[in-house]
Amino acid sequence: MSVVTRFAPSPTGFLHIGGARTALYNWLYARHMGGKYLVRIEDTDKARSTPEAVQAIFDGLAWLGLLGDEEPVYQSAQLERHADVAKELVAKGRAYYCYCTPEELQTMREEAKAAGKPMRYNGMWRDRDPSEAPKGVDPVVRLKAPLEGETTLADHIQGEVTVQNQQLDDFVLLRGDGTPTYMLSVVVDDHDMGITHVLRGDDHLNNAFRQAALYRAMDWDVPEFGHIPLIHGADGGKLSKRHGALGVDAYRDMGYLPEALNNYLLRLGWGHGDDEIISSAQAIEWFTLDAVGRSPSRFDLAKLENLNGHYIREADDERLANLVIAGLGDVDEVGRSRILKGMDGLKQRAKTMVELTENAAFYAASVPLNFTEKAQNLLTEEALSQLAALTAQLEAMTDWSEESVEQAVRAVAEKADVKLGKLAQPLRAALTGSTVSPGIFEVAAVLERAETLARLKAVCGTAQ
RNA sequence: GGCCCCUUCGUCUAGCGGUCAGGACGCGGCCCUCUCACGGCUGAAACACGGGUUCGAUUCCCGUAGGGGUCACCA
Repeated sequence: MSVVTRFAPSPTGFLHIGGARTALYNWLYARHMGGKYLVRIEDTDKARSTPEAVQAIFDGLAWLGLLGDEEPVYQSAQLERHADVAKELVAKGRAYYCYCTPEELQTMREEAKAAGKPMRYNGMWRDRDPSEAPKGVDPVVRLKAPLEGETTLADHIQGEVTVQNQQLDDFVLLRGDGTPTYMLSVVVDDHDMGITHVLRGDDHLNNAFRQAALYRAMDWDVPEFGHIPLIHGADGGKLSKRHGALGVDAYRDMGYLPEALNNYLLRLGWGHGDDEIISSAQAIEWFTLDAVGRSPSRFDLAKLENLNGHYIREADDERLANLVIAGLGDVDEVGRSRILKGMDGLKQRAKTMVELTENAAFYAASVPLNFTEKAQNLLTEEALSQLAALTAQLEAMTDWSEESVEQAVRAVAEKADVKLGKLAQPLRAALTGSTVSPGIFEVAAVLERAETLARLKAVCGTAQ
């Protein structure tokens, strides 16, 4: 039987970073096994799910390249089907109506807690005749869960996990208003969608046992499970806003490339020998569930950043230039072409797209430039007189290239008997407004003769 | 609290009875160098603790401690 996996987020406003990893693992596993990967939106909680939130999930998945292989399934569209399953179970005597009031349940819980016992529904309606039902109470449907024995699940990530059936109570399938609970919906949908492998966060590990009981009550095959340990914040606690960001959209805004985030997420909780930089194709070939770690991992922004720098360096210049130009806003034709031409030098020194965009801005600027304080400090009287000499030298040149500019600069430095750096730094300040930039001869070549001279004259002029 | 899961450098991890415990990020030093990066070399840095099993435990078993998850008519 061919593998079918699914990613089933509930729309809470954005694609959670942990959810993104779950989606990635589901996607990779399906690809590795030559199976299918589906997406289902768990939108049964109407209060919390909005069209915008659903769209945000799709945007995030699309950005990472993790949309499903088929049209997404909306859980809310299957409500009747879910309810029918519950009724079928009642008809078969495997589920029953429970007329307990919320108050009764509340005291039940309190008593259990006071007695130090597990807080479970006590099954008081399990075998009671419906004729005893009180009036005016809308009953819920509960599953007749096994009372004794134990359930063992061979989890693909956690290994064999066994739970005593006494721990599992008769959980609610259908609410008093006739709507299905999550527990019912997931099982029915996973079955109907033909899901063979349920890979999800290990916060669902306990649920898996309840769900297994439901599958059995319906005489359905229980799918394979794989529960992935959660991602924690840098301090080991629960991942929260304090650690930076929860939504993948925030990482996009901070200037991370999707391939970098995917690579980072892949390695967070999964390993393949000493490999760190792993392409998508390679990941598909290597990804197996038994290599997924069983302990929770911490999110480390520094490592993501390093990876991002790598992928920026690898990225296509035109793609990068377009992103930079979009980030800059108003850029004219000349600026655009300079940014594209200078991209190779630019991308060597940026860790995020935000940084790359900032560093590229000087190519799109025009005189007079804005100078950083350090750059301004470099433009001393002495430096300016040397720049003036350089300007004369450059003006006399007929051939303009990175090499010819370098020759000229070196010649001027030699003549003035100063080290190259002594002249190159002021030149950098004059051409870029900063003390940090790509190689300065490259910058001059990209800027071309007229703009280079204009920027040089602009600073020499201010000194006079 | 009950139940379940986890524990190798600060972080992500390799290891699957015998290794100088490896790699990556980050951090320090050196080199390269027109700045900053990149790159190269190099240094510091880990088997939570206590019992077993074994000729031998990071590795297998049991405890302890610590961390996490879960106990709804939420998903």
